[in-house]
Amino acid sequence: MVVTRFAPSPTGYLHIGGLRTALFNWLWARKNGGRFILRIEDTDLSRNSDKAVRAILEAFDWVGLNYDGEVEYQSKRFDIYKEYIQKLLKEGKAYYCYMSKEELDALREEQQKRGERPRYDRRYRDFDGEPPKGVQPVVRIKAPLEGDIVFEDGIKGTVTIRADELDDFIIARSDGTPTYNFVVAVDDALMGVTDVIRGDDHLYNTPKQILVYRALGLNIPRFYHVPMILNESGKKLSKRDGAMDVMEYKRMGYLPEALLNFLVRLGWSYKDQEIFSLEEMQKLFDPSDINKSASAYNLSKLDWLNSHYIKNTPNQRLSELLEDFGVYLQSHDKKEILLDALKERAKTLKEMAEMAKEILEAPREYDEKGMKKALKGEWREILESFLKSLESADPRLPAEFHEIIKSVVEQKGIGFGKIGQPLRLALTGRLGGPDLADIMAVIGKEETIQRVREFLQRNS
RNA sequence: GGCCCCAUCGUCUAGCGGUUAGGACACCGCCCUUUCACGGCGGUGACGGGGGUUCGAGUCCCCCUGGGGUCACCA
Repeated sequence: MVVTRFAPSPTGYLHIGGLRTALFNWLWARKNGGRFILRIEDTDLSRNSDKAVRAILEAFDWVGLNYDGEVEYQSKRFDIYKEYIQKLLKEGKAYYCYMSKEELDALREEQQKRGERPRYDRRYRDFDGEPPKGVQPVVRIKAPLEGDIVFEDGIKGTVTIRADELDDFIIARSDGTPTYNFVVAVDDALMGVTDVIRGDDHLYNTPKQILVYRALGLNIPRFYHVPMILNESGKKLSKRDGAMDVMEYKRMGYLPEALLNFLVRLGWSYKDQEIFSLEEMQKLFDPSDINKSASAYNLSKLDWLNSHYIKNTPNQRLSELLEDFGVYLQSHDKKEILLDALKERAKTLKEMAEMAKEILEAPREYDEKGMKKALKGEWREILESFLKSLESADPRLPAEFHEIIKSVVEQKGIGFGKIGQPLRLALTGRLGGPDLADIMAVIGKEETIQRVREFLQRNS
């Protein structure tokens, strides 16, 4: 049984790096028919926020990642941690340290001045005298004094850390609350986690956690340390890069399947394949195929994926999604024509909504450059004769509107562009956009006539 | 700074001693077309540098350079 977990600390929104890590864990668990646990790492009571937890859950919900069982909160498990800390204390594998924060800071400063690596000097490791009065001690674990900590990382390979790089790190603060490296190991073991896939900024926590596993006699999971995601200029991702919040992608009009597809290909690949459904990802993903080097994201690839998924999304779902962007098509009788025309050329839902509005709403102004380009020669006569033909017919379908344009073209002996360009300006105010016949079918005969008349009037 | 990790087109990547170094995004050109897109075809473009090992290195080793991570009573 494979058990994975995603264990964010609730200090802000879920960002795309976190989402990718979650996705990797989720895929691996699902692929193996295992369990995927969501655990909130909130042992530092002063930094938690419910809002952050809700933001994470909201993002999970949006992209469709589900987790097994209830969300685990470490803040609710302090009794368990306390028990294990007592156990280590009793067995002499951990000890109370009465050094105050101030003393520690002073020591560190001194060490740094001497050009040494700042570290705790283990002064209370074998202390058996009278503890100083009025000091609430922390609990430190006894790290080995010599030798190496070695573990096999599924991505990085064999990782060796010399014991003298490790401190007797703190496992319980002076207020009694346990610290990260301790609770992570305890929880991963107690929850039966078999595979830990996480950012490689945790690589150095791993030997510390291994010390905890060993001291407690718990099973050590397999580790996969995933390289970071860099911003578009190859630098570390920071809040300044914008669009860090996963939900921001929803607001920008990206489909969750596009985002997931984009993220899964950051650091992982399968042959030359670019498009992966969730099912394909599950079938093909293996964390040991993840790259060793960091990868920078580029939005244009996301755009491409998004437009691909938009093209392949049923119109019903598109029209539902478009409502978030202020376009309501559910009861529009020509919505199929409109959606079919738009989904071919939109990169995002937001863009699609804007294009829809351009068609659905009469233009308030006409593109100047377009006017210069298109309003040449006989354009007025052409539009007038188009109006005449249109008024005497009763077109409903795009093909029928097309016939009318065609009749004018033939009657006048002109090219399609001679009528198409001015007509475009009259209908939508600009030169780009879907097929004219589609546009006219969507807005209907009367609205078409009205817009052309308005156009002629305003440009007389 | 100490310790550690990483290094193929601008970007994401394939490559696991012998390849004209492949694909994708982006970019450019052509075709399609009433326009803008889509689509099709084609093109520009990479093994960071230096030493080895080998008959033969993008692939293995070392050094340099560059990037990153980490050194908390944060997670």
